[in-house]
Amino acid sequence: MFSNKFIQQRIEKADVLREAGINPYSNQSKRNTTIEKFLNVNADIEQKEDKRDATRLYVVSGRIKFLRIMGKASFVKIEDESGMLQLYVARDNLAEGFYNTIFKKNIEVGDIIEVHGYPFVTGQGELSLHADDLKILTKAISPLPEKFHGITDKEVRYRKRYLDLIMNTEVRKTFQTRSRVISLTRRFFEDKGFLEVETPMMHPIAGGANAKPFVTHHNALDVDRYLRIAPELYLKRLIVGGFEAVFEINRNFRNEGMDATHNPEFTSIEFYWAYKTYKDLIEITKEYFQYLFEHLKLPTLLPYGDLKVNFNNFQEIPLIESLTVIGGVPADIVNSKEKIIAYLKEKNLDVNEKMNLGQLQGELFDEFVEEKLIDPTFITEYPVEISPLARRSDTNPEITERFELFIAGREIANAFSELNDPLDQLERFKGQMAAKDCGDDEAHEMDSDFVEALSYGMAPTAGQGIGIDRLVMLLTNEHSIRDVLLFPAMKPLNGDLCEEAAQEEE
RNA sequence: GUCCUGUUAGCUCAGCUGGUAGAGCACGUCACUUUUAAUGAUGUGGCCGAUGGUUCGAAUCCAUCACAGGACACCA
Repeated sequence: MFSNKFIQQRIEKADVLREAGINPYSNQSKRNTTIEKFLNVNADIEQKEDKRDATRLYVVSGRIKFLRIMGKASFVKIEDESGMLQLYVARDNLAEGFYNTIFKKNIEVGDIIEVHGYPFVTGQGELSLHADDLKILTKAISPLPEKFHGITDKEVRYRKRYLDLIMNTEVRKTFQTRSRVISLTRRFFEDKGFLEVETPMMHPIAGGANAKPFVTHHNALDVDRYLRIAPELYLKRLIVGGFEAVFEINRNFRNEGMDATHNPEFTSIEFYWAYKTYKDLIEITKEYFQYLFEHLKLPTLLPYGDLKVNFNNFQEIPLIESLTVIGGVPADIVNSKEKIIAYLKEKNLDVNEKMNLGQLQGELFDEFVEEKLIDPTFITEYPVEISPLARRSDTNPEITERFELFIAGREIANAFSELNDPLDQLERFKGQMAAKDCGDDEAHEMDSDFVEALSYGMAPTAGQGIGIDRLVMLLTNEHSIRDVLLFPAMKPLNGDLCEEAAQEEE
């Protein structure tokens, strides 16, 4: 495993350290400040100081990122989580022989060290630490990638994320932002009185969305379980139970394709709010974004790739209206199945002629409108045919009380007033079962336990899901979901393993 | 699932219409006590993603496979 000659060299250096009585994996860390604090506290030191200030003595630690050995003195840059610090390491300030036999020969870039010393400013004006004692905490036996270009190969960055994090500080920032987004989201809903809950990740029936699930087996009960594709049906059971505002931030799993916006496991927040409608959700969503932008200190004119997204410009438009106003679809065709099919064919697009009107309207939307929705836009009044879990409008039974929020041409949230009529829900499940019998392997399973729950009465409720990964992509100006997931799904590297697995399946 | 592109030293990359492999950084040795991708000298370093084929000869051409990136399809 460690046959590489650079690694062998470094292993030998670790052995030399051991022979000199130095533990290359010591845990005797005496660090008493972080680099960020060190730099802040000592920012008042302006001129070059040669004299040691007995009141300012620090112990800092970090990984060596740069090493410039210049004869009897060296400059070392070490990095901890908070920042980068330059050390000045001179032979005559260290114990006899240490500089030449230990430091110069056996400590190198990548190693984690601890340094004792005092602050001073170099001739070039950089606040640094003048070292009077130095020891190795952890020997790195694998060399780091090249210091200037770092590591750019995306495959290596994803497979060895730790290397990516060591080499690319902006990647660390992305994941710090992700953590902040999740933390702020939690706080926002808690402050509104929502209760955070945890519902099962292993479901007897994969429900709450139409997607292919991952299957596993529970030995003790000898039953198959499905990794959840959505928490929806469990959260609604909690509303039936009397909780009036609940949310869950957690992973969903879908056994489908992967691309720049899809990973087999992804994070969403779903929240359900009794005695509210989708209109209330529009308002809380605007408030939520305002809250995020304030606390993340983001500009409301947010750059995203070549785009500028104006978060002061929330729009709201019914789906049918968006087709003509934004999509440029002729107004006289949007309510006719035949005319839509003809229109799509005219545009050289594949058309499934078995689709119903609502599905075709959805097609028109996907084709001509979605990518044009740059500023945040609530698309409302979805056709009932493509909204099986949403409550019908009281004034127009063809449409539902639903919206999806689009930003930068991408769906960010999906929300609706919930269907709470148990008989209607039972009929819709039956319809899904029929579709399944006809070969639709993504049709919803019958969940009679859920229908029974509804039969006890679920208060009028509005619910919403927000894709956290896509939201973080937007806020961090990243364009692949893999860049906002610490460990994105990857195929195994070892080809032999794949073949063996494939043979076992046959 | 389809198409396109890529895979060469630890890292970042060259390598022309086929003639048995190059640079920078890193690493080794030497010099250097205020550098900023330090500098100067010198040296080591490769199953050219894998397997077949064409050829006197393949990193280079062809086929298949693996992995990745991108686009499309799928995912209401």
